[in-house]
Amino acid sequence: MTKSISANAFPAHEHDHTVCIADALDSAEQHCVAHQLRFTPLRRQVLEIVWSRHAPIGAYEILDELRNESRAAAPPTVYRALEFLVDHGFVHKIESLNAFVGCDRPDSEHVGQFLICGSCHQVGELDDPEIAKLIAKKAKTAGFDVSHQTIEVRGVCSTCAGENHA
Amino acid sequence: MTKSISANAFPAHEHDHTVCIADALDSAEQHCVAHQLRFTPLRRQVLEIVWSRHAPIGAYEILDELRNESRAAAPPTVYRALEFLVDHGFVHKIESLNAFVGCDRPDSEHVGQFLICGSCHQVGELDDPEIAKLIAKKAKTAGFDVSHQTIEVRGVCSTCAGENHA
DNA sequence: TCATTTTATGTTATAATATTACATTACGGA
DNA sequence: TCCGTAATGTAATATTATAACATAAAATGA
Repeated sequence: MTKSISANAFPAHEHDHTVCIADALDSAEQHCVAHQLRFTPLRRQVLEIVWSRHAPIGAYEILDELRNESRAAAPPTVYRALEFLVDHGFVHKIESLNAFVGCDRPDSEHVGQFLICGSCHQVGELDDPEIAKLIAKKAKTAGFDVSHQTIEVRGVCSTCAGENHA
Repeated sequence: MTKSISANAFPAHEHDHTVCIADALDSAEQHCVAHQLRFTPLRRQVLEIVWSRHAPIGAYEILDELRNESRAAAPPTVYRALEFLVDHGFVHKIESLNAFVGCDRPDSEHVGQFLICGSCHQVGELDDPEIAKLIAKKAKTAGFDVSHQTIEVRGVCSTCAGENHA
């Protein structure tokens, strides 16, 4: 009951999150080795901070956390690390929140389709190819050639909905 | 060849935009009368500025424009007007750009599905119910109850694609 | 190995976006 | 006309992001 969060799209509130973090860091490291990317200590540290929860974290929260971990840092430090992490799919930016979440499948080409719970603030990824295809198809009908999709869905996750009924 | 932009999703580069503006203001006014909303001079003025083009405009650009039109204004003036306009569907916020575009169908309940051309920077609205339904359905399968969808698609519009080939 | 080039990070300053808090004005209903 | 509410004015500040330039660390190639 620890992993396979992606199969459920939304993270279970109760799970061994240390496993998520470890997996994400491992997966990023492997990807970097395979693609000759430099997974520097700073980048690893920022990725670990992003993965500290399944909810989006702001750049300045990351900055504070870096400083807590006694690394001298300024905004560009964080934004540059985030740029690298986003570019290579280790992290997604949630545009509607100006914040960042970890992604555990850097290899797969996918548009981020995010489910954002307004109650627990956790974020799950849908990554459904049917949705992406339908959007691309409809856009094409309008003569529009799609290069990137931003899909962010607000609502309430099943766990939170359950709690409200109780 | 002036109106029915919505039928095409994307605004034609050549069209009589004064008609778009007039229609949008009329439509907003009617909606406000029908719903007992106060379409104040400030709100009208901000809506008109937003509608000055089919591309998103930032809050501070609106602010500058207000000042050009010799109205004393500060950021809250703009953000409050925008809040009203967004709340009632006269304007949408493009989250990935932190900017605002006019919407010409305030009555219809719809999620904004935006096509953002990276070349001319114009924005069209798709508003396809199939897409919205598919997303809601897929989310529901993941136990997620959707309240709002943010869909912003980057790419190139047909006019700009045509120009690049020429 | 060492010089060269490129990439990453440090540092300072500032730009761009957005909100809080409180004062004042205008409007709508009793 | 008075009162309560909604809208706007105003000042200060919070939050998010980038520009510009200096330094350090790593990769490349003689």
